[in-house]
Amino acid sequence: MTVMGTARPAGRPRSERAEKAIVDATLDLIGEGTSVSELSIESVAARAGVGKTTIYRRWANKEELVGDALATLKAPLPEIEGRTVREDLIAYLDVMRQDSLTVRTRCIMNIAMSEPERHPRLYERFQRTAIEPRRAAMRAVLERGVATGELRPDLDVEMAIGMLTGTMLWYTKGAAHGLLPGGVVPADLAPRIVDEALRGFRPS
Amino acid sequence: MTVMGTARPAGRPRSERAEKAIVDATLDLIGEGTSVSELSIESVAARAGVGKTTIYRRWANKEELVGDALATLKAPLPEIEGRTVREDLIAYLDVMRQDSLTVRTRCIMNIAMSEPERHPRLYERFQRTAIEPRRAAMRAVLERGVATGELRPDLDVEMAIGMLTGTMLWYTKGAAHGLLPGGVVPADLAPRIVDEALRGFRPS
DNA sequence: ATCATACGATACGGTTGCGTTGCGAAACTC
DNA sequence: GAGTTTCGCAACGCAACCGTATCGTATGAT
Repeated sequence: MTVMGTARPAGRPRSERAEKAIVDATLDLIGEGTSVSELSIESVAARAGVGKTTIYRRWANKEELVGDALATLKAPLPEIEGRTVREDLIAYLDVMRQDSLTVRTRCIMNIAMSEPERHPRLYERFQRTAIEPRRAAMRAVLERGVATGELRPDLDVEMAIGMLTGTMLWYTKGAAHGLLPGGVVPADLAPRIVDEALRGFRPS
Repeated sequence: MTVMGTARPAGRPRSERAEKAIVDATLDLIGEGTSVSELSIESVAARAGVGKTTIYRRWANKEELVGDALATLKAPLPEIEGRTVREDLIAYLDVMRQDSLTVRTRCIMNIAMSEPERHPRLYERFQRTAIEPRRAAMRAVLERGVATGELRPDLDVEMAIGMLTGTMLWYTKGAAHGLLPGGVVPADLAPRIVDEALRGFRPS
């Protein structure tokens, strides 16, 4: 008899190795610039060294596979709790900058962000698991700054988030495609953005 | 004999009506959310009420067709030359906000901006004809402000552009997909962004 | 009238990917 | 060992779309 209360179903158990290979292959292909619509189950199977059957046994369609794959990238969300608001904001923005340096992260971001109308549930899910936590963390830092008097009491926190994040995104997006003078995101971009923004965020 | 120096080639001339119908159909389909990779010549032909031959006679491939189609949307770039820097910036940002309200413009922007790695020439072309002129206009306003003393002499103009534009894009992108509290871009967003940003741009 | 070209329509062979099925081997329970 | 399920693999019929070719017709110049 089985020790576990929930009896393991008879037969050969599903291979965790195969499952991981499938998810990895999916992320790899997306990371190489394949859009969701271009991504084919066959290419995933080939890349993963797996039969199509093994994929269809676990996921009903492409969208669910991609959804699960992207969900495994739960933002590590570095535990930042520095001293000043400035330092914390710089730390968060610099995570974005570093992320933008890896092609894989950039492509995945691109996919997850750029096709919301075509894959609304996918977009929503990624937003919830990856974006919103980071936004909340930044919001907490800003609200703490307002509470301590480091920032203006009437600061529009949501807009402040938008200014910081939007500016960094503008740069990373532009630099990735040769719009910036140097063609690369400057290493000191995070502190520059934060310092420029804080100039208006501080009490007058 | 022909009056014109450049003799018109013999035979039936190409139909301008067909050409316009093809370009319109292309823009319509893209505006409805079809990505460039998903867009098929056959669907364009069907939508335009035109034979595939008529398309292939003018464009060698999909990319050139899309390129020409997008190029017909040469940004009108409103002639703004208000009085204060604040008013001019608000006017420019509000153009962005209004653009984001139409589904068609939003989809086209999405396509043109989101697939640079897959269609680099397309992206570069759209960037040159549509984005860069607007950026230059905003840069001129900011530099004028620096010259008149309305803005800080040491203002990083490029970053200022990034902050203004990036913040607006952040909002329009977020609002389009239900991330914002109200789900819509506030009508007074442009002045709010500009006022928040100018707080740091002005001389201290 | 004649000639040249473009027109829309239709069909073609070729490619890609879909989602399904059948196969023999492997893995695990009882 | 018997029974069950998953494995990778190959093949299937189906659909979409590619780019080309071939129709008969339409539209112009000479």
